[in-house]
Amino acid sequence: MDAGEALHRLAEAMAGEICLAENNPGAVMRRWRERFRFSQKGLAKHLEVSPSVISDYESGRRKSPRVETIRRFVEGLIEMDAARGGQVAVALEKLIAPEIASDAILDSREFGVPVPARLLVEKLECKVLTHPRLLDRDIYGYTALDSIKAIVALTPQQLLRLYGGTTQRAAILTNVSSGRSPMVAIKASQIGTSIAMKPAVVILQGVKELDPLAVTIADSIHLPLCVSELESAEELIRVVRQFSSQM
Amino acid sequence: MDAGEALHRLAEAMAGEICLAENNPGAVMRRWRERFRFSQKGLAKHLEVSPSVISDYESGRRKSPRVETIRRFVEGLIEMDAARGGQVAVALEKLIAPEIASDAILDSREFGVPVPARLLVEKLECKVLTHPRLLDRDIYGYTALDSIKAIVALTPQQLLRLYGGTTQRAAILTNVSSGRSPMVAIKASQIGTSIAMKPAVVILQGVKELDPLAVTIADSIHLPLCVSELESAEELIRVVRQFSSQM
DNA sequence: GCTGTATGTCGTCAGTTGACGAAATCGAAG
DNA sequence: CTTCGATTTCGTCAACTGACGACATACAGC
Repeated sequence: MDAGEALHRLAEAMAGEICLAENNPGAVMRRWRERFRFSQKGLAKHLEVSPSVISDYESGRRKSPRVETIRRFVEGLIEMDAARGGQVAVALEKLIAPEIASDAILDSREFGVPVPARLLVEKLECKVLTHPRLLDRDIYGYTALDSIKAIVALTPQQLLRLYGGTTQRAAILTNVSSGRSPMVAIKASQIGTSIAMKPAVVILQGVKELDPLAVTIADSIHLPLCVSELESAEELIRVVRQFSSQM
Repeated sequence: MDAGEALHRLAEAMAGEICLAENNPGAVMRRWRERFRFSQKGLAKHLEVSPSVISDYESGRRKSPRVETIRRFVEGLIEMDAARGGQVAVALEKLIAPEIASDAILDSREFGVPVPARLLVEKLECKVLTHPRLLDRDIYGYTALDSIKAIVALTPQQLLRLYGGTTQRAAILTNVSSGRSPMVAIKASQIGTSIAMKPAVVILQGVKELDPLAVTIADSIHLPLCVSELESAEELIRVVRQFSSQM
């Protein structure tokens, strides 16, 4: 499950590199095949095509393969590697950074100008639970996440990077149940860093029953915690987009 | 330049996701266009095609677009965004993790079984400069980097992750001039972490004039430092591959 | 209701890719 | 030098994409 996620990201990184290759996807395809140390023949057999097909791609006779082709090529390499123990993929996974599962990101934008956090908070019809005075600070953008998808799809490290990497921005979390786990993650991301890396404000949406611990944590790390009263995530996104367009 | 690097990685992440989409690249293309908040019409104008073309892709009439198409699509979005200030791309760059410039990776593999580091070191005809006794420890794989490409193409953070993230593995660095900067990077990656995250052994190749500081650092962090006497990076790769096949 | 604007649907045709297999080439091991 | 495997080159044809434009929907605001 988790291993599958990492492999999937490796596959995406490979495919992305092939697609964006200057004007020669074939050269990049070749590099990957050789890195996995398979012969054209071996790969061709696995893909159930003739070896000349692989050669035609790599030599550039087909200047612009279809994504279906790229996909089979990339997955073929990973499958064959897995069949012999996954020695190459496992080693590469460590080097290809995990991309954050992009479908957990609902919206994300820079304003371009500093905006008092209070404006956004009011626009989203929020109740402010902690540190209201800190809402006078400026923010420069926002990141809206589907917190369910984020929790399911992301590794703990990614979660930390996500929550901790958004200084001077608003973190907007939808589909929140109790608000506990996001606050724990943010708190955890502070450990070991001298400078506080945390969002300027956290806005929760869809809260059913707020966990008191979430409030306690927010209070202790001097983080304004707000709960939006907007009903749906969709509506929230609509409003925040409208807001950012006016900036 | 550096901003361009980040944008390029964002583009690769987008392209990779589109390519690997279950069986519907169009749906992912749409998600990205909407995330950038452009209309089909606006994007079509920028790409100098008719709007129906965009619709045909997104609706899936073209089940498997060519990489050329994906590339223009992705780069078009990023260009248009840049023209209005780059508000979306800048925000997304922070969330899409940097992929390590993959052409800096020469080779990387897991053995599958523990192997005493000494075996590898001997196979590569190395002089051992520090902590020879630690070569009795087992390693589980190796990562070979072109250190010039790595330094040029990678961000400091990536470098740290690369050197620091390879515990219980051998780090093989080719095209080394003095050996100083890699050792500095490894030393730096230790700061702030309680557990020592470092390669089990560092093997340098192509050293012209070894910097004494490199030896001092290796000595101080209890890291076996070796210099291979193999002439070329290519030969080294060949030997290490042969070695790993026998494991 | 009316009027845009944004998007979806579809027939069409030129141009490319997907794939094969046969023949040529290259390289390392005998 | 011979042999064997891996790779390259190339002609061919079916299948598909690239792109257009005309037309149909859908949905906002007046």
